[in-house]
Amino acid sequence: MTKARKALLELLRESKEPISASMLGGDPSLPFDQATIYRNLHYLEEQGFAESFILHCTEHGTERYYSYRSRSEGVHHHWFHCEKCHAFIDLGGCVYQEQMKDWEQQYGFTINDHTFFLTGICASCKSQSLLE
Amino acid sequence: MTKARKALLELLRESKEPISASMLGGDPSLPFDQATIYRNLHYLEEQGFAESFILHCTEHGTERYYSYRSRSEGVHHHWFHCEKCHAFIDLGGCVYQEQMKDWEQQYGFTINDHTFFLTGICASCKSQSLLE
DNA sequence: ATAAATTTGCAAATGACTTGCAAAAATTCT
DNA sequence: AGAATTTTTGCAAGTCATTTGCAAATTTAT
Repeated sequence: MTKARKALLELLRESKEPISASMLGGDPSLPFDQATIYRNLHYLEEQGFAESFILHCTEHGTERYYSYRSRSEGVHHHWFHCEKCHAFIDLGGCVYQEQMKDWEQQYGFTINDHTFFLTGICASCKSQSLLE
Repeated sequence: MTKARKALLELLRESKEPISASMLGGDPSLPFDQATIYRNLHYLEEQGFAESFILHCTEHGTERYYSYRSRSEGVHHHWFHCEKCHAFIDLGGCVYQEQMKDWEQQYGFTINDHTFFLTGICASCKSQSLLE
């Protein structure tokens, strides 16, 4: 494991919410070239240490967001993303495993991955906007 | 409604699966500039005639895929995408409305949109690869 | 430690999508 | 219908996240 990878993994593990490459690149504890960041995010995901999804929001544009994933307990989480304050709210571990199995049976395909997330306005931004 | 919009809407309505801007732009029945295609896809989605999601696949890269949506019956569909042959398989209308309501109650946020899709290898590509 | 393999930084390249602007088409007004 | 006004289009250049070639630097294997 190289310095860059350790540092990246550490940041992902600490983070309470998914982070994009640009946010990671801006972090002082990651003084690496963007190419290195991107390459290592791929590496970590490939190795099962991280997972990601692409999200578009009006303000931040389209970016891939990464989060830490323990290689042993492999339950990934789903998220709500607030378009106003950009916070992510953890909706808990994925509960669609059963449904996936059913679909695989029904259609005969093999699912490699699935993407699920919500976007909208979070509770605190809603109350905030009432005060304006 | 301009020619471009009518033609676009027609193609979307005919299509059995979500289509990307580049695929639409390549269609002979849409002899319009790519800027026009993009602008009108935005327009149609804004008006509720279309809906979209961003999907990344190894071979085709990251693109937004659009599909027709009737403005009256507003139930959108979810899809499985085959990474091998690029076909989309319709999983039927969204059945998560209840779950969404629950989450809105539980977390206090307002959901504007949600994204859900599966990726993997379809049945026919699986059997195909057995013959190689 | 020394050689072999992998990773990094830099800079340029990609590719999807966007934008400014003047001409062309659609809509509104009379 | 015909002129005036608004909207849309094509073209070309621009963005922006992400990728890639290559030589130097760091790891890993021996």
